[in-house]
Amino acid sequence: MRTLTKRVKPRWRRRKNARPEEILSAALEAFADRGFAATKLEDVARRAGVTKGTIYLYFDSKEALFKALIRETIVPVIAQGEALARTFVGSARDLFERLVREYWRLVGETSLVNIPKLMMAEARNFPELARFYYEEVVVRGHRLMAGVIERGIKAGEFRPVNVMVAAKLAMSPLMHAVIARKAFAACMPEGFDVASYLDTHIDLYLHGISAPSSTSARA
Amino acid sequence: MRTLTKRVKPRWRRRKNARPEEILSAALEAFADRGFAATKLEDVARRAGVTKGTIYLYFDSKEALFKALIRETIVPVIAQGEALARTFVGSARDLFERLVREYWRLVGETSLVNIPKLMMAEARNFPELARFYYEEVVVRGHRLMAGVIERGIKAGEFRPVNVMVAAKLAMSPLMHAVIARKAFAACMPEGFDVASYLDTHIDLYLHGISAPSSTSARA
Amino acid sequence: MRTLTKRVKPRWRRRKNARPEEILSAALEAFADRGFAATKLEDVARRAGVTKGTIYLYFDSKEALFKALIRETIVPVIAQGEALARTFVGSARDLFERLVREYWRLVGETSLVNIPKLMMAEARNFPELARFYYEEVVVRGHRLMAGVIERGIKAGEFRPVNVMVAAKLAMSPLMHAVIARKAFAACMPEGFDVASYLDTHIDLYLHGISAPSSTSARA
Amino acid sequence: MRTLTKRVKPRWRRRKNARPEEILSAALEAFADRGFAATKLEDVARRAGVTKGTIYLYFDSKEALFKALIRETIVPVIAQGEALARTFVGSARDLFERLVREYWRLVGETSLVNIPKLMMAEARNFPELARFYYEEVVVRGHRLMAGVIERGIKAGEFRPVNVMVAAKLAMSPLMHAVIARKAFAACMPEGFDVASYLDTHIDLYLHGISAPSSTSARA
DNA sequence: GATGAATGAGCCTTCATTCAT
DNA sequence: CATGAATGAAGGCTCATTCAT
Repeated sequence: MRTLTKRVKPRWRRRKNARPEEILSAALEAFADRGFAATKLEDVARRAGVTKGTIYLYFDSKEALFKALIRETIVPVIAQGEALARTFVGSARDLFERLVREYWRLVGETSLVNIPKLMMAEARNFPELARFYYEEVVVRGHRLMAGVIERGIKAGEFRPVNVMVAAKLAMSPLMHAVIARKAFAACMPEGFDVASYLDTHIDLYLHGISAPSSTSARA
Repeated sequence: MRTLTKRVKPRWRRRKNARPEEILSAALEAFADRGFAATKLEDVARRAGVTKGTIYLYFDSKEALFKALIRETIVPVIAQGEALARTFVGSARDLFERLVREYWRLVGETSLVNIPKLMMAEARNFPELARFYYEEVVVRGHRLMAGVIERGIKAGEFRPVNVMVAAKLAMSPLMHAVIARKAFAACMPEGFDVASYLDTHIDLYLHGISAPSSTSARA
Repeated sequence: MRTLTKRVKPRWRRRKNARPEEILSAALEAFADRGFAATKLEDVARRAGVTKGTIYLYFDSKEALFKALIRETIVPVIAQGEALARTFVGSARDLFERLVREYWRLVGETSLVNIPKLMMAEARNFPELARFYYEEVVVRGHRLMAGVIERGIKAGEFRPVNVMVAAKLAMSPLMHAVIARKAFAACMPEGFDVASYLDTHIDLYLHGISAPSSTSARA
Repeated sequence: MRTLTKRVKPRWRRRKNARPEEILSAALEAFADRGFAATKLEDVARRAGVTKGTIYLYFDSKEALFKALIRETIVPVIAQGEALARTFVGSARDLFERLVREYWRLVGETSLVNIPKLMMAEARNFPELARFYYEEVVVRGHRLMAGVIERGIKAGEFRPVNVMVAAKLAMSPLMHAVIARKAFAACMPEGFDVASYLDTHIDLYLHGISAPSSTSARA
């Protein structure tokens, strides 16, 4: 193949518009694998198919790259969840299930899965970024879930509980699974049975929060 | 020499005084704050009140220090939990509550709290250590909790559920709280309301898993 | 093509437009400000209103640009001084004054003022260039001034002195003023009183070199 | 020699007290040779007989090293000149000659000779340092010389002149010689005839400034 | 001819590790 | 035992240079 052209492997191809995304994506993988400090920009560059210098055309520093990564990749997911809750028609219990599964679909099964782990690990090294993430992701996520629970309580579906705490408890198994599954992937040859995990969480949680009179969760 | 003891090659050379423990303790703080790669041995040394060189009298390398830290500090906690479960007399529900609260007391409120976070963050960089931790801490912890749940099911207290998954779900809110609380401490001026969190988890979880006929959890 | 001209390999490729001159001019400013090594071609390009790549259309390298700069810009000044001396009619004393003032007008008050400073600073890094500059500028300049002094001695205007040394001493206050004024411009809010400096130099020097019988310099 | 010891070339020798001076001295040579930006710390280190890392035990950065170099090495010379002038007994003319020769002995013939050249070249890159140097070296130097001239005028030895300007003119041939001699050393196989240069400067200058009635300078 | 995205060698700087004291 | 001066490999970042457009 390529018999008519002598030229092979041009040193580079002009990709100005696509570059930042490619680099961010590579950075996400690399940082998630090794953490911020242990990641070499050389690694990021290689994964992105460019050289070290190119990264500096788009980001001021390793730190700036990290910050851009967090800021630009995760917020949209929250917004999507909020939109879903706003437009959802149905019981709180169904919305709860929907949100849980959606979170897994959008975060747990995409490369975004790495962001929470990364943020937890590096929060102390990037205080302002941690604050941003906490406000724009964590708190918004909890508020979103709290809204659902409140809806359920008002509708008589759910028992009265401390809604913010209950919201955290609804999310924390997801968060933790996301993190642990990545961290210990190599230690679980059997894999992580996501389906059972989600099903059981939804089942136990809805059973736990349902008002006594309410029909049993998951018919 | 050393004719009477079978122990050879201790993980670190013991001295009469407490140096190694002081260093491990300092290392735990430092690593937890910044992560493994971003922590300077100088920091560890300063926190321990010694100089960099001294660390090398007791540990072969930064990596060895990290490994010793994980290995030496966390396993005893699991053993303690196992002992508690073995000797506990009472309902599965009470044992569940007891274990949850004990975990928080022994891990969540001591400096051990940092180990899980640290291990999650560094698992990919220390595969053998991750395997050790996963087997000796994670799996044992899950098995411990699974035993409790099985006990409850057998006793008719709990609904029949996938016990290993249910065990993970019992622990994950604790794990996540431990990690997130540390990571975002600076972002939560109001603090983290541990009491509500634990109470609500226990309440929801026991409600969720209790067999229909069983009396409601927490009178 | 090019059959009628013997010249091959011009120092830089000429175009109809003024690009090369603009670049040289920008380079002079930039190099003078920060020195050769500390100057970025990006700076030169910006000052010249082009992009980095364009510079390479006219100059082979940063070094070639620097060399062209020195070679192209300073030699003409010397030639002008030599011409002046050749055609001057009048006393050696008047010619001396004329040359001093002319040097200041042509070098001290134009952007050429930067060349000597630059050359001094970079001589060790560009030995061949230094040799060229030394021969074509320094030595020629000294010879020019030495001729004037010799003329004065022969005419009985000046005392017999070591003419080459005296020539250096005639120039050195000018050279030094040119360099120091640039370097410490920001430190002299009062400015540098050129008029007094030149007047006093001429006065002292002519007083110093005049033959005893000669009428006092500067009536 | 050294037949009884197997050990050769210890990796290093503890020199804490001597190190900073050794490094400064090496830095002076290196910077003087190539300028600040073109000098590699590796060079400085090699000249000082240490490795790159060692420099950072004593200086925060390349820039800090440069600043320390200027600040710590040149000021004492000025102070020495001032002391000389204060205690000198004799004519202004003799003091002038003494100061000129002393300057050459202390600066022109030691490694300090490089400082003025270096400072001129880098002044624009280190504005605060340039200010410091200008105030503490240049201005103080001029004031010192101005005092001598004033003394001569008051004593009737010298003609009335603008003393500050005359002071600059007294120094500038020295400054320039110091700089040019270094820069063009390789271009002057014949060398630079310091003796003639100084003698002639003193002769011309004193002739130039002497009051008419005063006996001719340099019998 | 001009552009500017991309390259990659090179340098400053850091820090785990060593070892003379 | 403990120290801390010194090391040197490694990595972030810069910038002269190239070349597809």
